[in-house]
Formats: sequence, C-alpha cells, structure tokens
Amino acid sequence: MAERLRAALGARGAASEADSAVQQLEAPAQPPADLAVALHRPARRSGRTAEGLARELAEEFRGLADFRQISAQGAYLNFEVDPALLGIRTLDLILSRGGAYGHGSPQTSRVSVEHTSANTTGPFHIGRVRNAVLGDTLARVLRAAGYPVTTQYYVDDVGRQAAVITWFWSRPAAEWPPELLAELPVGWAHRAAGQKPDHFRGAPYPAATAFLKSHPEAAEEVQALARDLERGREPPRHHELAVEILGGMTASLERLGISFDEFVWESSLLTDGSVEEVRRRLAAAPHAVQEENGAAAIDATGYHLPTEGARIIVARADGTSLYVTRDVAFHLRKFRSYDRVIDVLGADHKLHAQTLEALLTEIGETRRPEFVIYAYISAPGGGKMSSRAGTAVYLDDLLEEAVRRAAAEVARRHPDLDPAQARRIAEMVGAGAIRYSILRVAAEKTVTFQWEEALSFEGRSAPFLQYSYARASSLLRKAEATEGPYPYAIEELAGPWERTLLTTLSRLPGTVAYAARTGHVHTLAGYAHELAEEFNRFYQEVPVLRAESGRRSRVALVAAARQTLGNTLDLLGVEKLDRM
RNA sequence: GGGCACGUUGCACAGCCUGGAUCAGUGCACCGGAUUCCUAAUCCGGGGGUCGUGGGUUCAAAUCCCACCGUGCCCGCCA
Repeated sequence: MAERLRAALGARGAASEADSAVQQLEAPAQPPADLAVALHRPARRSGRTAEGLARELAEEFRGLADFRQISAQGAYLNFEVDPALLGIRTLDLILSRGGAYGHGSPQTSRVSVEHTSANTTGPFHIGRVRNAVLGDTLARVLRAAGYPVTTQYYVDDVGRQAAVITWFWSRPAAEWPPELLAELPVGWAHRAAGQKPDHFRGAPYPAATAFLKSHPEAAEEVQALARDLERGREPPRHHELAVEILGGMTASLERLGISFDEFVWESSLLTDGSVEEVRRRLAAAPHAVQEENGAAAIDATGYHLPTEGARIIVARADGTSLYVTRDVAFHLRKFRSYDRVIDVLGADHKLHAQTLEALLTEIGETRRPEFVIYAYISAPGGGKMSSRAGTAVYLDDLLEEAVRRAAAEVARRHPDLDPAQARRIAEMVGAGAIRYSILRVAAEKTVTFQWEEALSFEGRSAPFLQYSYARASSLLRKAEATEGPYPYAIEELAGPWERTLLTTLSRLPGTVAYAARTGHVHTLAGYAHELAEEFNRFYQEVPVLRAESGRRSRVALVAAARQTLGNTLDLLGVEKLDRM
C-alpha cells in the first residue's frame, strides 16, 4: 500500500511529499476511514487541487486488495480496510500467539534498566515509588518488544548517607545523643517488634541528619566512617544494616510486582579498582584542575552546566570520591555488558545526569546512557514529601489503606467468599490501583498526591481493568471454553461493537512498539483503559451465552479480548483476576 | 539571577514526537436513565473548555518557532 502511494505521488511530481504521506498511513484516521492521507501538500507539488488529486488517486487505487473502499473525501484520500479481513487477521494472531500477542520479534541488543536505586535510609514514600513503577514497567515493555533486559538497583553503601545509618546503629543505645533521641517520635524503638526493618532502622535517620549539621565533632565521626568505607574498611554491621533495610524496602515493592535482576553495591566499584581507574583518567583529562585545598576537579566551563561555579569536583580534599565519580565507574561497567543503558532518574537528578555526561566526555568515552526523567510527586496539599516535615506518604501506609478499602468492597460483593481468596483479591486490587494511578500520568508531569486519586477503584483505574478481565473470564467459564481452540465465523462478528472491539484489539502491537521506542509507558495505560471500555460496551450490548446465533464466534471474541487485556495487564504489572 | 520541565472544562489527566477533515477526548464530581437476563468495581444520555498570554511559520496550529506570564525542580568537596 505504502509503495503504491509512493509510486503514484512520484509519478505526479510529488515524490518529495511521499514520505510524509506514507507516514500518515500509520496514524489513526477519522471514522469510517481506517487510514487517511491529506493531499494538500502533494497537490501543491504536482500543481493540482487537493480535491482533484484525491479523486484521481481514489480512481487509480480502486479495487486494491484488502480494502473495502478507497474514496475521496474533499482533500483526503480515505481507505476503509475490509473489516472481515482485519477481524480474521487480528483474531488468528491473538489466538495463535496467546501470551506473546503484542510482542515484538527478538532483538539482539542487551539493555540495562537501572531504576529505583534509593538509598537505604528508610522506607519508600510514594514520590520514590514513581521511579520503581516507571522503571519496572519500562523493563516489561522492552522485554515485550524483544530485548533481553536486565534490571539493576544501584545500592549506595559507601556514601555519607549510608555512613549516617551505620554511625547511629553501630553504637550502644546508651551512647545515642539525648538531643537526637528527643527528636524521634515517642516509642519509636518500642514498636520495633512489629515494624518492618526499613521503618525501624530508618526512623532515626532524619533526626540524625539534623543533629550532625549542628554537631561538627559527630559529623567528623561520620566523615571518618565514610573514609573507611572508601578504603574498603567496612565497619562491623555496616553491610548487614544495609541489607536489612533494603530487605524491608524491596518487600514493599514486591507487593507492587516489582523485583530486580541485580543489586549492584557501590562498594564493589571501589574494591575492584574501577573508581580508582576513573580518577586516574579524570586526573589526566583535558580540563583537569586542582583546587587549592587539594580536591581534584574538572573545569567544566565548556559544558555549560547550569551551576554557579564551573567546577565539577571529582574527589574531596581528604581523598574520598564523590557520587558522580563512582557513577562514572558504574556506567563504564554497564557499557561493557550492555548495548543500551537506561537510567530512570527523578527530575532533581537532571544536573547529575549532565555532569555525568560531561565527565564521560572528559575521559574520552563516547557512549551515553539514555535518561528517563520523571517529576516528583508532591505531598498532599503541595510541597515536598519529607520525612522530617512529616509530609511524606509512605508506600506501606498507602498499600494498607488500599487493601483495606478493596477488602471492604470484596466483602460487600461476595460475603461468602473464602477468606484467603478474598484477601488475595483485595491485595491485588489495592496494589493494582496504586500502580495504575502512577502509570496513567506521563512521567514528566508534576503531580500532587491525593489519596482519593490513588485509591480510585472505578473509571480510569486498575480495578476497572481487572473487573473487565474478570467478566471475560467468567463468561468463558460459563461457556465451558476456558481453553481453546476457538472456532469462529467472521461474518458473525460484523456488528458495530464487535468491529470496534476488533479494531481496538488489533492496536496492541503498535502501542507496545511505541512505548518501547519512546519510553512513554503511560500510553499503554491509556490503551488498557480504552480496551476495557470497548469490551464492557460489547459485553453490555451483545449477548454471548444467550446468543441466539453465532455464540461460538462471540466466545472466540471474548477469549481474544481477555487474552489481549491480560497481556496488557502483564505489561503494566497489574495482576489479572479471574473473579473479583 | 541562570538552566530544565510543566500550564488543556470545577478537579485530575490524554492528545503534542510524526501539524490535517466533527479532535478537543477520558476519568472524577454534577444532572437524568439502564439490573426478571453472561459480575452495576458496568453501560447509555446531558450540561461544562479563550487548549496560560501575545506574536510568528503554514492552505491548515492544542500540536512547530519566538517572547512573556504562572508553577515546579535544580544550581553542595550530599546522594
């Protein structure tokens, strides 16, 4: 089709417009047309009126295979795909590929997606969860697009923040500064038994940070600890503490369906000498300079960083390295194992990303990571989420509330459901709702957290999708057709709802490809909603089990819709439910 | 002050990459309907929008360019 159009335009002296015209074939068109091309520009090129050219081409393309009709509508050339053909292709593809429907062909380039990478200083608040949800979904989408993907969580166990945790916990309780303890909520340590380790161990962190600001001698202890970590001299309990807190953090993420292929400990970059190697290369870099106090830096005047000074410090006066220096080492390591390196970063790390790129240039590295930047989620009512200010909303609290509300709904609908199963459903509904509320918004959009928004169970929400899936499952159960094959006759699926549903089903592969290419995973959330909406419409208007004729074909359509919606839910990381 | 991002109905968002024809759409909220029938966490109908403002490019701009305004983030020998 594209070639015919290209040739036809070429023959009329409008070859230069052929590409953009062909491109329009990809975009959705105005019903009833399935494909449409605007001919204003080609017409001008070839010295005709757009209307005239449209008529001419419509005539030339008449009777082209696969199309029911090709017609001129004003300046537009409209193509109506033969619905039967589209339906057959779509159904056959879905029913034969099953769980792989929508997926791309295998790719060879290996991809690393680094996401979350939160410091082990306390529990997740939902601002940070956005990173995890985005990164995890992106990884799912890239896998579906055919790439071998490795997800990586970069754990900072050598920086000052890690040192603060160890500084506090490695001393006997009797030596905890009373001034610091006074800042902690009453009974913080007594609740320890029932608390997750990230909450318990992380509790003193904000107060400790504040305390250190006003107590230089204590701050020096922390700095000394950091120096030890830098030299590979790990204080007792340091690693266990990090592991313990990290365990609490990742346990929460697992409830959202998020796990990692690899945890990369920052200290490993020091012990294997790769940070040292980076420092040597930076010292020999074209713009290497020395600060008066001995700190090593790069003169970044030429990089136009939006900083006040034009110096990037790469090693402190005391010889310890900085986060960005270690991150250069980490990226060099990633470049060795992966062809595409993707970093999911909060908007507050944009400067860090630019700095990292400048340093890569300095050492003569030409490869670059791709950054997926997302905006932070503000606290309810606006402002930053801060543990100190008490404005943070924690993932665990949100999950608890979501599951509680979901459980109430389940109990109301199915009072006699087995309690274990009811709990399972509530968990999946609650977790799905949270995940979807994050996913449906474009990453670069700043959002202000609202409980009702995150906990919505109707309309544009995960439970709406899950409910649609459950309805389809229920239908197949009752039709005793939970397994194929699903024979059908396409002429029995010619009604308006069936047609629209089929068209929507056919759009998954394109949507996945787009999301993988651009990283805009929210488009997939939008697609899922459209698909569920279309299915519900069909469900409402078209009887399946009670169908007087064509029941088997409708069952096949339901099976295909369930499969497609299910595949989409897998990509979104929302659990599929066969009943709810 | 500088850099970057965002600004679409009462609220929350999609559409912007690749400009097109009833493309201004979705959810919530509001109003009115649908359940003897496959799960009403559903469906149907209705009201409501100068697509921040002003220029520019174009046959055509929510979509591209410039300026301005507003909001957010960043500008550490923190991460």
